[in-house]
Amino acid sequence: MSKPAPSVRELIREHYSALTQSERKFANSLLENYPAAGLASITIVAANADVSTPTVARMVQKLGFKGYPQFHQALLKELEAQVSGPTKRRENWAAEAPEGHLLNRFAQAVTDNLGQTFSNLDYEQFDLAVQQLANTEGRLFVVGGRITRALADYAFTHFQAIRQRVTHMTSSSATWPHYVLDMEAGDTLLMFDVRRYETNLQRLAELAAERGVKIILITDQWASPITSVAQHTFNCWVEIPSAWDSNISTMMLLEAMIAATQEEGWDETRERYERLDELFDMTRLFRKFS
Amino acid sequence: MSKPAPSVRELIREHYSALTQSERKFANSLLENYPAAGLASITIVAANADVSTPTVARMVQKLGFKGYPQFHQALLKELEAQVSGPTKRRENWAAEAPEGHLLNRFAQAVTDNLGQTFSNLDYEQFDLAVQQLANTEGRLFVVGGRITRALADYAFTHFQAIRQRVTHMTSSSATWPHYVLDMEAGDTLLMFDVRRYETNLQRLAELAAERGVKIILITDQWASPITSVAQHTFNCWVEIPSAWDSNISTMMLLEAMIAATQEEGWDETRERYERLDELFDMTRLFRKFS
DNA sequence: CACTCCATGAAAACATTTTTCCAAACTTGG
DNA sequence: CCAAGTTTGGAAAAATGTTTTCATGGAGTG
Repeated sequence: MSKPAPSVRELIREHYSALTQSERKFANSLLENYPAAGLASITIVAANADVSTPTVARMVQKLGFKGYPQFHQALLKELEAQVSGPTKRRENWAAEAPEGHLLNRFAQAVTDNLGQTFSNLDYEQFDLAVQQLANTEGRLFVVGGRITRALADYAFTHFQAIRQRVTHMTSSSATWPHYVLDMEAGDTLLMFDVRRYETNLQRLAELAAERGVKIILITDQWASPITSVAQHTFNCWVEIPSAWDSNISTMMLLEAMIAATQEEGWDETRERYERLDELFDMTRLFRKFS
Repeated sequence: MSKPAPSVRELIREHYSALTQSERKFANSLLENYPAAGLASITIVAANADVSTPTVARMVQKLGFKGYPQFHQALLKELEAQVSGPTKRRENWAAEAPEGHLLNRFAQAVTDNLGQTFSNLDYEQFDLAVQQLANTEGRLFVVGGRITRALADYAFTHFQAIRQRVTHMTSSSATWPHYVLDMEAGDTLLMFDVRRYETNLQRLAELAAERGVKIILITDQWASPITSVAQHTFNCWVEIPSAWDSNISTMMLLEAMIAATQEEGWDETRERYERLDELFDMTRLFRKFS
């Protein structure tokens, strides 16, 4: 062979945009359980993905196979090569990137960080913090530092969809005193502070704490000094082989909190989501006619 | 099941003495290339082992299967279980949270997404995209949608530290035409577009593409329509049990790109980092601490 | 040497899978 | 709101796979 014969995975990726909805349904089902989900008969495989047999048949032809048997055979060859190949049992992840490629090193570091973060997470504190975030009696303020501003922004966008009375404190610290002036006991302040810790944020935290605001702090494994005035502190592991720190575990914790908060007050939230959707649809309509 | 269902390997070992010569021939062929050599049709499998189909049929019955299809299915189940093995490593995580706690469900979904994203990543395209991002001959524009704005912001913050001539196009699409006016062939546009895909972004992409700008698109598994005009497209798996989509895998891909870009031009970057550090120290806005 | 036993595969009978065709359901653009 | 174009799955037709039957021939035995 002159060409190294692309894997079925690659073929799917390559043709994904040309696939129809049902075909993608099958493609996803296959990728989720690869390659086992493609090694049974077309009937079974189709039933597992909850699509019809013709759909699968059409799709494998789009991928360039003459028919399902050829597709089946290609998967089998891959499996064979994988098992008997020089690399005995490669990790499922990043299987295609060469050994030592940055992607592999990066993936390793990230998985470690996520694992560390999770196993150091106190789920009771998590639940308490979520209750606090879901409590709409007080207002919710969100703020981040130089790097974590983006996370604060992300948090704001989502919390705004979930609940009312959310404020994103811009990272320009000059305006913070105005916000503090508004804060009352019972309000919540969600803060992000990773190294290098910012004195501004600490001052802000102290002022807010004095006013009886409950502070939820998301920081790194070395813990920002804000810990001392925060109600709930969560540490995220952030080290990667790089000059800067990774915020993936931070992001994960944040998303988990958003998901939990949403679940906490689902009835209220659902209504907000539906209204929001309608509004977006309306703006789309405007655009259509312009 | 009360019985742990013995593997086909075990069954062969157990019944080996009862097998005839030709049957052993097939058994050995299977064990040599396990389980792939047993996952094709009985005809092919028999031909590969250089025995007749009835031999194989008789043998699988001796092993206790009703027929070849049942044998095939058993092998498939084993394969499936084997593959989902490594994912189970997550069980070490969040061991303290109760079964079914949101944290556990969330962790599962996130790990799946990261795994999917990684294994569908084309590392050659990744390397090419990184080269493009590290190329300071042209300018680098960054833009995101309603939700991904935060990611674009994060990207901007980091790329600004790494290289010169980086622009964050604010999410207010009214100002985009001004940016497009400035774009030239050789410039790079890093776009984030996850569902629901935004028509504004698509228009922007089309305009930029017309001007010869290279577009790097980070999207979800269903692929934004921008794909068609983008130089490099990367798909991130984003589904979580929730009303919204997770952007952790998106963030991971982004960070990986940042890390790789930084490595690409490290000499230049290091100097920038040092100068940046000095500047922060001078403003005393940030307290130095490791 | 003749007889029996039984492993073996060719081929027929049977079962299932795969493909093709078509009509219904859905989308999209005017 | 309609019409043209897609997408989708049901069902029949074609192809393939699986099982059974049975004839052959080799190994062991009296």
